Amino acid sequence: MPELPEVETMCRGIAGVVGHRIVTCDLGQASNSQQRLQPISIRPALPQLKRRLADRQITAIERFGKRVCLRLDDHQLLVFEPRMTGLVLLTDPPTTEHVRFRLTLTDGPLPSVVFWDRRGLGTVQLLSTAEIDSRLGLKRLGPDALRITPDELRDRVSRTRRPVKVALLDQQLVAGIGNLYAAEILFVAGISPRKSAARLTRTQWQRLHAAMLEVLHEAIHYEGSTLGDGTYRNALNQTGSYQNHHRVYDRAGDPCPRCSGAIVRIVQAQRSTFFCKGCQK
DNA sequence: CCCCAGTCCTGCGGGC
DNA sequence: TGCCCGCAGGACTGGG
Repeated sequence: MPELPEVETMCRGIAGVVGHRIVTCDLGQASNSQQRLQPISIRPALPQLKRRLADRQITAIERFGKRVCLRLDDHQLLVFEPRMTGLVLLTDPPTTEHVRFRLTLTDGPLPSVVFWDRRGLGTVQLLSTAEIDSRLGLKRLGPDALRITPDELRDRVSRTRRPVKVALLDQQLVAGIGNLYAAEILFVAGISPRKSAARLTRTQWQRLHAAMLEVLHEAIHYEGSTLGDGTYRNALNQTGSYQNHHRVYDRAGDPCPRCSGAIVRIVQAQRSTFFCKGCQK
């Protein structure tokens, strides 16, 4: 499930498309054929999308939380939101039937950008400058987890009395953290995922901020986590390797790397949480 | 305002 | 061997 480190890796992987011009775009085979796969959410509809993308030049790649964004020369923003199983690729996708959207570029070494999504929960959106603020502005999406200051993190996340692990998943408070990295960050910070976000001490906020940067940068270094289902890949369809460095995520029953006690799994807000009762208070 | 439960979707694995 | 069901969870919606 692409979170900040995986999406950052995708963005870096497609940096080479900057300067290229868009020729056209198309839906994947599955979306317009007799296959049983449901089409994913793409806005606006294809005819308008083609008109607004034709001949536009890509000027930058930007990441907004867990979204991969292509900035265009007229300041529109093409937004890929991978959600659970989406990938942004410059190469042949894992399977042809799950290609959802293809952006054809001017000729060169990188002829197209492919959005592939097995489960189809992902979205593709072209936003006008007016829409960018309402869809990706601070009311929708909090400060990025790599840019937020320690004070900002405390001010925003301590607003809620929900468990701190659940609060870290709220993209309006801080953007980019998902279920996997919330668990890893709280383990490194030594904070129980069940503790109310409103009840963390000043020292704990400092540890949480430091752990957040440490874990996210470390995961970016290893190009993200490719879990057991093997779905996540970078722009060249290569796996990440941070899963080999996970301390608690999906390790229920394994010994804690710090105290050797058993890692436990609980459910919070209908999602799995993994932690060490001995090391996280 | 705050928070929870339900919804979307496909592929996989457990149980029988 | 095959079928059914539950589960995975990011973002959003509806309602208490």
